[in-house]
Amino acid sequence: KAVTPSDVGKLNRLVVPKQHAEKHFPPTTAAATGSNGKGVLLNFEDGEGKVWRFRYSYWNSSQSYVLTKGWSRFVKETGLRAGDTVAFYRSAYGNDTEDQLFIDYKKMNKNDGAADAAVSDENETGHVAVKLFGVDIAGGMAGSSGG
Amino acid sequence: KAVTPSDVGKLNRLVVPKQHAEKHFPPTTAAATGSNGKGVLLNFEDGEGKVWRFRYSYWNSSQSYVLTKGWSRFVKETGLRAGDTVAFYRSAYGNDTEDQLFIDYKKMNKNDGAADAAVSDENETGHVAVKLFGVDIAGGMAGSSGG
DNA sequence: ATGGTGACCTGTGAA
DNA sequence: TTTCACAGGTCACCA
Repeated sequence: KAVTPSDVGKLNRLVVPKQHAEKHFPPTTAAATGSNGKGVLLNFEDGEGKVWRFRYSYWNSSQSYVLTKGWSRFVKETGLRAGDTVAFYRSAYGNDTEDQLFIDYKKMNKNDGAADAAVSDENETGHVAVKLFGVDIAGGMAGSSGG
Repeated sequence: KAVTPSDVGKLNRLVVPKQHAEKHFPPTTAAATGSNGKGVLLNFEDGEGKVWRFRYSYWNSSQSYVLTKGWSRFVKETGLRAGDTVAFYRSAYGNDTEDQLFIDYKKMNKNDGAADAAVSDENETGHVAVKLFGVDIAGGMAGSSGG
């Protein structure tokens, strides 16, 4: 997904496009999450092996799937800005709860004032190691072209 | 405590300074409250003999002790505003659960539009009758000078 | 639908 | 630098 200003702003949440959420993300129902409707905590590994934990839940009020807790930290530490892209992948070999999850991002803007992310001469990405899995579960959520 | 804008605003809660909460307030643990972590209901008597009941609990997420239910009513009826002070006292003659609790407040601002509180020529307070107990368990939480 | 309440979350400043 | 308190928020539930 190409992130919106709101996705990287003060709202501290990323809206996950509904169709992708319902196709590829773990369910957020009470039955699936174990009795409450508070969503689930998901661990995503980035290309550097760093694990990002986000709360993933459904907001009835806006009929939207969102990543909330943990997201603002991701934005800050990666220096993500509006127009940049994020993509999510999963290993897809077991059932949802056992799948390994991955996150990738690509910064479209140069001269970013990212917190501490390494900035290369090229457009910066969160690495594309996950592509080695050959899965494109989240296909369409973001461009998947590597560097 | 000198109350903050948030303490008297729409959040309907008072943050009890942690150090004082842990020293002088009843414990909020599951063992003490009887199995749930929903906090406890405490009755505080003011200088007029009026009893104010507040829910007192611990918020894990912010690592804070708070008074929630009942607090907004107290704010409304006393006309408490940011900068005013509230103080809590307890009789301290038995164990925590048997102690009698008191609340006192002092309004630092004149010309308040309090709901129905009597306004004197002096700074208004919630009376200082509790001082007759001679205890200052909450010493340091607020000035204890009477009017 | 709406407001009150409860639990959860985060940025920021200070220790 | 890291931790911590907390002021200022959010959303979900329930009556």
